[in-house]
Amino acid sequence: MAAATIKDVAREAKVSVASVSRALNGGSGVTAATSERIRAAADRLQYIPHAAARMLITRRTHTIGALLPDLYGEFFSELIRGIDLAARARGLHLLVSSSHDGVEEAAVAVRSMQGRVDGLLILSGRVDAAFLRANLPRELPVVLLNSAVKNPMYHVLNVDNHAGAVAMVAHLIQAGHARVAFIAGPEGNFDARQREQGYRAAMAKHAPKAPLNILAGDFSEESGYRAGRELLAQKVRPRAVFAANDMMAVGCLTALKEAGVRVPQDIALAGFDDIPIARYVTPALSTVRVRIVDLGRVALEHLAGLLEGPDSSTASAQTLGCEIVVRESCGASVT
Amino acid sequence: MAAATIKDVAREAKVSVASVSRALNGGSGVTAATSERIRAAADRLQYIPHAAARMLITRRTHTIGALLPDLYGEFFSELIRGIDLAARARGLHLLVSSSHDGVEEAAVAVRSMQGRVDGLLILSGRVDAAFLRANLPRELPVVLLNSAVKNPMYHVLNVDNHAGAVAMVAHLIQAGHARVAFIAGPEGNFDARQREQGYRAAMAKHAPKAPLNILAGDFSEESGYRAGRELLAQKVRPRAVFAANDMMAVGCLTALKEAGVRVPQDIALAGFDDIPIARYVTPALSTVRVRIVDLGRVALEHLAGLLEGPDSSTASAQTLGCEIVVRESCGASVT
DNA sequence: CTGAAAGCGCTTACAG
DNA sequence: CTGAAAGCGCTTACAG
Repeated sequence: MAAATIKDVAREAKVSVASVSRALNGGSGVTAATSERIRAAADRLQYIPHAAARMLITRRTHTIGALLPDLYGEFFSELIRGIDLAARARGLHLLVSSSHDGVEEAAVAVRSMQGRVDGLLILSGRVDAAFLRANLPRELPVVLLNSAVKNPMYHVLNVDNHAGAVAMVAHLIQAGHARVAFIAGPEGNFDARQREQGYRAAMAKHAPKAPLNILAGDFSEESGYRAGRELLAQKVRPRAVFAANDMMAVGCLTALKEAGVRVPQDIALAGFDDIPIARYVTPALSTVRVRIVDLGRVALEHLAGLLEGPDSSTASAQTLGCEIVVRESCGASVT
Repeated sequence: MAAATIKDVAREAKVSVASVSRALNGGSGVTAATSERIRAAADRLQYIPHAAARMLITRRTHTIGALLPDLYGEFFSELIRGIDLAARARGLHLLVSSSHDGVEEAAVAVRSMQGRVDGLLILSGRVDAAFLRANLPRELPVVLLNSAVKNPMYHVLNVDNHAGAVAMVAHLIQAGHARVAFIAGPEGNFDARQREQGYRAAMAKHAPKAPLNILAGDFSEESGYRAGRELLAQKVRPRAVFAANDMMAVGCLTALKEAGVRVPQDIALAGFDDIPIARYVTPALSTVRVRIVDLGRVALEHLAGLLEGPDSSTASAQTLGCEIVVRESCGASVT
């Protein structure tokens, strides 16, 4: 037997479909008795309102879409977890489209979500204001994560990479390692750029006389290894190395160990992200932790707010703090 | 201006809405010229068919739902990636609901997906045949992942934990370590049970005289550490330890190292899963790798097949192989 | 090939 | 409080 519709419930409860609708939504405008009868009938028939019909008439899907790039394992799952938990708490469904690298792919994905979602969460280095204008109706609420977009038209939620980097570099310097080298991330990467700026700012402030020492990297373990080799070849070796992410720090660590350089005695080392591996390498890696679950949660909550009241017409740019995690690799006391 | 509807396109192209519909879907039953005119009009108006209206009339959502428990980082992201890629390739959307632990939570999630999805992918230790019967219409195609459900009513796709465990234990024994101990996973866990059975089978076959040596564990690093301590206290120590997952192997490794036991010289060690950490501990951990992306991909493809042809009324039970990854911790030559 | 019309299952003014 | 009716945007027999 096919699924019960509102008509079946109406017949069963001997009322009109209008009353069924009213009783089952909110319940105002129906006597308690009628409402009770209707509910009973609905239960008996195992009635579940047809989602599509409801979307069509109410223009609400109760679904939010998440557009994500091809992401690193832990980051991805934590982010989704945060979004998912917050969405569930608000009765929203989550439509996911991940592993997008090209801009064209992202455009297709975004367009195909049209009409299926009430709002969009977008994390993508490729998505800028022009992209949004071209591919999305202006009315659709959007929250951008970790985005360089500065246009006040759009809501943005960023991780405070800058402050995290500043804090870590300051920590290294205060531990007595003035000559801090930095292993940079990929060219155009937004996070990478902010972390580098944090390094520069902290050096300027806390060790103005020490030379800047920036090595190229691309977030891969191998590029960290190469940077480590380069460091070893420098006439004056740094006292500490801060890598723009953990994987590069791990690669660098391998290079240092191979060369017999002791970490942290000879060179202190720190990364960024606090991936699970960080605590399992020897020595355990100091790093900057981003509460990714919170990033997802806050982003969803912001978006949900936009769905409720479109009044907040003026877009906001929020920032989420990060914290330093001190382990053995930077020579300070272990936590 | 509000989004264009099929009516707007019809007016613009000076045809009926029926023709617009035909031209835009498949295009049969319209002359090439008309079709062209309609397409042009649709483009001009940036027409995107309303998803909900289409779902309502076609009874197809082109969306599949994924119900997942609270999962370990890497596993979760790889699984979603596999599902997502395969879904996109087939033009299907992906509705995700994760982080469910309780059975009641899962029931709510599954019911709320009703009418929003054409089929369901379910990974959950808690979901059995009774659950499905109670919470899902019989017509809804479902594929169960890593499930103990044996009911021929349901389609199941499992990782071949048994074969993986057998292969690893056989490898350890053939490397000369007849006395292999096993650190078990949580009581009711399906994967854990199969891995244990694999250990038992391989021991019976390849080292029938060696004693079985099974220690309790719960998949946590700490339980692996405890098991390691227990092993060290045994009068006759094993020559090799096979942990039911990598995290326990890592915990066990810590215990062995603390006690000055050399791995692999004194005791060889192996895990299961090939989590990223496995290759970063010292010595690098031998393990059994599951191609999780494939698990997701195959599951989605199976489900998609069910959506096309409901003819395959007889449910299938597929199995996905895994492979041994030999690293330093088991004393064989390094790969 | 093309169009008028019915209908998918719901919600919501509008009367009573 | 309750019901009859219109309408959300689409697809699909049914005629022509």
